[in-house]
Amino acid sequence: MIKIQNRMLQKPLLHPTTKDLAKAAGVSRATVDRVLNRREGVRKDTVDRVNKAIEELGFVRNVQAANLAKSQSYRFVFALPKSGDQFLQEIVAKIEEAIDVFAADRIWCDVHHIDDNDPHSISAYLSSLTSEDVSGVAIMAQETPQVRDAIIRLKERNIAALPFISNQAPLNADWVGIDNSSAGATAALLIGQSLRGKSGSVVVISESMTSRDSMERRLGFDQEINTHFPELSALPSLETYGNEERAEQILKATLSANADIVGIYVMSSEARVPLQILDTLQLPQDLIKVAHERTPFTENALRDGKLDGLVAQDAGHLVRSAIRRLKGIVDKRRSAGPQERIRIEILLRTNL
Amino acid sequence: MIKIQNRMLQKPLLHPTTKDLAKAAGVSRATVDRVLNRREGVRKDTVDRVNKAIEELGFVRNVQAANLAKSQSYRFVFALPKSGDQFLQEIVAKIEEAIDVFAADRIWCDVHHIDDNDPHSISAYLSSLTSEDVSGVAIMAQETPQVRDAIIRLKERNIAALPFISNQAPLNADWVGIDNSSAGATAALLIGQSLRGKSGSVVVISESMTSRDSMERRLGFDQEINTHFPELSALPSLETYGNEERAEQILKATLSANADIVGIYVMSSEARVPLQILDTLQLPQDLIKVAHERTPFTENALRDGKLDGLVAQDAGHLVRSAIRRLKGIVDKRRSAGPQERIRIEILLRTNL
DNA sequence: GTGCTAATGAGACACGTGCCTCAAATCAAG
DNA sequence: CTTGATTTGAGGCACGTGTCTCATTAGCAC
Repeated sequence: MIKIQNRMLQKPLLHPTTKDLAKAAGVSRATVDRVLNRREGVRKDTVDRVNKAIEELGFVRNVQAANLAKSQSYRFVFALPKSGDQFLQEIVAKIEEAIDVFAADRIWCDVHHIDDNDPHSISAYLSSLTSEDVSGVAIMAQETPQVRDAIIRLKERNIAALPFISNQAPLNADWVGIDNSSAGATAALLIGQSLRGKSGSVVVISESMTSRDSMERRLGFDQEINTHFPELSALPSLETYGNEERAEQILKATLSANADIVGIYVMSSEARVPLQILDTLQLPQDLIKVAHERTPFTENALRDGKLDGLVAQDAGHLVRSAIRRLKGIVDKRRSAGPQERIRIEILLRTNL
Repeated sequence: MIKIQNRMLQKPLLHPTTKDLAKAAGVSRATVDRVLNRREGVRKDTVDRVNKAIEELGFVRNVQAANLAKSQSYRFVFALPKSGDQFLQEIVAKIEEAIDVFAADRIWCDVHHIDDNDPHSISAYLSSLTSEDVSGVAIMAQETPQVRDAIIRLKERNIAALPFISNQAPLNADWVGIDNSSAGATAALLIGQSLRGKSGSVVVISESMTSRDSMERRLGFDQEINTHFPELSALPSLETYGNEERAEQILKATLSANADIVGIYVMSSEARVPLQILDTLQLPQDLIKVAHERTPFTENALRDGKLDGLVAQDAGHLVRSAIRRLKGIVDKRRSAGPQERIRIEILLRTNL
């Protein structure tokens, strides 16, 4: 912590510069620069002397001046799927908001939509990027070998790559998104807690179970149900494949086949279609319904009591966090403070 | 949104400078400077010409260079209460984390503890600040006339002032913290939902009901209970005055006087003492307990099942948001994008 | 000592903006 | 037209750092 009292000391030097550093270490500014920017050809004890001076003076490099000198600026791209509904729209909207806010920091963002049905198209796009054009990419895409390779190659070309919302798990701890297993568990807890001992079965609706995100959510959901709510049983996942008719069909079938349904978990990020279908069906009033992500639709559903809880990740925070993280990677900040973890939000009627 | 295609246009000028602006507007750099910094003595049509050029070129002032030129740096103080328990400690810890992170942006933070029992001491402290020493203050203090006046005087002296966590309500819409009425309502909803129709009364424990924050929480809590959970009745607030013995006394008395207690709401930000006392008493197992704020203690209580839910505001976000907001005020950014609203977090066992 | 290499110093220029001074141009009123 | 005020231009210096070049020094082996 910087104390105001420091000003009273002998050599206060509120903001020491490289010049002060040079004087204190008894070297020239050129050498200070060599140490600061880890250039070759400096004897170890000289390096130590400079580092000691840095410590003692509490020198902090003026990044603004440094960026100015390097005329550094950042150009980031969000690579997002082409298809998608309201959640994706929220993300895009937040990116556009962020563009204005971050412009002051010389950060420029762009959105690029990739055909998520074609694994080749994304890797082709990523391969086309030059470090001249782009300093970093936030990638929202399902985990495939192609994408993994493309990400590795991006890094080789000195372009920051950051899995975004959709995790590329074992590849990198560095990503922005929530822990989907906990998210699933949270949905389960919400349902279980609201049912308070009532027994029955719970419907789980998903778009597809092939993605890592879906599997993790399902895993977390089941584990929580099995461990803490033995009176509930989770039915096999219904996969809609993004097809509205199919969704209606399988939902109707499941509901009529199971008379003891007490809860519904809409697991996919895009909840509008399943919820709209559910709305047309005749369901018991006290059914507990939980979905993911805050969108205009789910928000209204929550307000109207058509939904009991939402497990969400804040779109604005996701976007801003991704941008800051990308900047951190480019700046090679090691100790950029705590990783700004994206929290799993629980949204009820009262805390919208 | 900035499109990459712009590069292909006639005059791409990725990052136009004031020089480019001058050329485009057909004026000198001096005039551009006069317009940008709203100095006197420029004819209106000249101003318009420059502004038009700004629009057309998409000029964004390089704040880094500007700050460098002004050798601008920011010195913020967090004025926090002296007394306090784990929540306050969390805040202080997050401030210390933030100090490292924001140092790169020439932002220096300090913590100053004020005697919260003496309304004069805080106003005395605030009055002692000079715009030389300090560019902004985040103030966590109960709303009193003295504090209100001190804040107004701070602004007159060109020091940014920002109510922090504790709101100074009608004075200023600009503050950092949660909507306490919604926070209270959320606690009520959590309790009500988990009780699912069970009837009985709910104990409300507070440190003191004199602060605006407490009153708002209580109001929100009651409203939610009355509107949506008529089977529950909220008992009058128990005020501990931060006194452990008194707390134990009144808690025991209330618990023995009311046999139908089904829930407990610890309303104060510091939940440790009340919860520890509750732990020593013999309470029914299925009592629902909800408290505020995430601290090491409440976190463990949640994990151990000694607590069913937490209504919290993220300490790290509070701090970072306050710093960014203060910077925004100093920079006189009007359109700093959306106000980064502090969300009311619901924490359950699964989303810690 | 000589010669060679590695290490260091001295200095200059650039980055984009703020802020200053002084001169020149423009304008309005008489 | 002149006069005086208002508006604009030209230019320079500063901010702190990065990145060159070239000269100088220190250290080492022989």
